[in-house]
Amino acid sequence: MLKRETAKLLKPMTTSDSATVKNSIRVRMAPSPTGSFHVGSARTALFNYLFARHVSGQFILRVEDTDMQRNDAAYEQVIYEAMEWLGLHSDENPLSGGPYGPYRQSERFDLYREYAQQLVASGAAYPAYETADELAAMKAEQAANKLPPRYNGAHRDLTAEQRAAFEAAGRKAVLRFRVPEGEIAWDDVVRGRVAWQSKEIDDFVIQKSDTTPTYNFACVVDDHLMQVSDVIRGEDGLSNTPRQIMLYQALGFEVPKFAHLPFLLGRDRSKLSKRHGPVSLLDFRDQGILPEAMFNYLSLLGWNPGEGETQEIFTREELIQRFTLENVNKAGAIFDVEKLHWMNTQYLKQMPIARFIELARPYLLEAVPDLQAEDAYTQQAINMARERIHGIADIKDAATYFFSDNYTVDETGAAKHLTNVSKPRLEQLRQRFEALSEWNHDSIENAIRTLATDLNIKPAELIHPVRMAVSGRTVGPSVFELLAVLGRERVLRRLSGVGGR
RNA sequence: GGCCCGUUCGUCUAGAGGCCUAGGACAUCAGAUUCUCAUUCUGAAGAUCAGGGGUUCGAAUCCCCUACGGGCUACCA
Repeated sequence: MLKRETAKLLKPMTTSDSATVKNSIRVRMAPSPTGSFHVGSARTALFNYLFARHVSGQFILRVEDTDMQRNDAAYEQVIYEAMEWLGLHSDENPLSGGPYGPYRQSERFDLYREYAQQLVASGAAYPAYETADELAAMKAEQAANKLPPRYNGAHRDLTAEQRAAFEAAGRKAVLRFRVPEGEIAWDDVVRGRVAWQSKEIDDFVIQKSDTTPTYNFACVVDDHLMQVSDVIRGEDGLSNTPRQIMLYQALGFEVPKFAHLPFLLGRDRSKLSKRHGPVSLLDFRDQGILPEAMFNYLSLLGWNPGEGETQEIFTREELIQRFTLENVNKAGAIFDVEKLHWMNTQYLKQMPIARFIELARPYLLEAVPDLQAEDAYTQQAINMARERIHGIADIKDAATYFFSDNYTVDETGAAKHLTNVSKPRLEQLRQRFEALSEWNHDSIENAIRTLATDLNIKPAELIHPVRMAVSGRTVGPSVFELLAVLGRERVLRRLSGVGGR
């Protein structure tokens, strides 16, 4: 209901109106460097990016590395590499900095301690001295009695003397948030109104015993300090939201807008994970998926332009122009590699040949060390070869024979097409090619068809052996075009070589 | 277990009470073109809108219940 009204209210907004909100919209992507960069994270980052660019706001990258156990500096690089590859440029981040830095949580510990102390001072938070064992025992007992596992609030109202006693005994305290009674509700931009009873939530930890913050706490402090206006994140953030809202309120911060994105799912409809196959963004790059194809594909998972639009291929600019949170779906979407591949080929086919060669170069270089990218021959050859590949990595196999005589030969195909019957015919064809005054598609076709007529055989009986002889394979471009592009010299040489096989 | 979120062709989705005999795309199948493969084009099949109850003259669309799926329930993020 509210969603609809919001959409209507936003519609009549003029350019000058949106210029007014400019700069006040700030969103952030906050990954933690604990491994590879998941496509699900990429999709979340993408929606943040699209939203920010659409409203001319700021897109921030913040690294959430508060878990000293699991973090690794090398993983932070993975984040940058992945974001860079997808073309998700952030306005503020740990590397280039910005007005609200630092952008790495491990460099902001003092800040969190300060705010945590503020909550203790106001009575909104308190130290709790239970040991891990005591907590475990408490949970076990609750489980035995079929009660929900929840902190029982034992240290909620310790006296100063009791606290001093624990301290004297050498116990370290965590800081727990004193959850107030009542209902917490918000209007989620993608889900509508979501409400929670605070009695469902126990007094959660905001500062660990080593004085570092927990996720929920650091997140709130940072989002506020970094002036984040719209929190766009995965739906696993849904159940954290009431905790965070209580924190915003206790701290006296303004509560941002929340938008919870549906998950990316695996084939079995559970949250997409390694079990489902490669899920790291960079894995797809390594498989030859183009960043623009991934960008396009991901944008359509859980979002669509609406209004009956049937277009599927969009440029980055079109996506930025059309993206709105109102059109984000609520239900999770299965990550379907088949469609990704289809989209990839769309981009592969229509991209400028120069760019294609640039992307293909690393694969080609393995077989063709002296590749000349600007060469007209190279461009023609690659252009022809790319017609039938599905991933850029396939180009090596599909194009090597254009440049080198040292290509792999399909032996099964050779046995079939290069026989004692066809070899003499190929020699005759070679002679006719040699005698041709012009070397082009039509003259070649004419020569082949004429010879076929003279020999009283079907053209196909020449065509297949020729392709085999000059490319080493049974499939590929039209033979006439293929020969024309390869050039007479190369063709004659390879036809001569056939006799020796 | 408790709480929260979700449910339209196999998959991604359109759908904002009558335009829905539910539209598009991927995948599938068939045909056309053809020297192969790929492309391209044409066509087919595929969803009683999770199920049940309401509200309404009329429901995929609004309400309720059920089922199923997912998430959260850490001194992880």
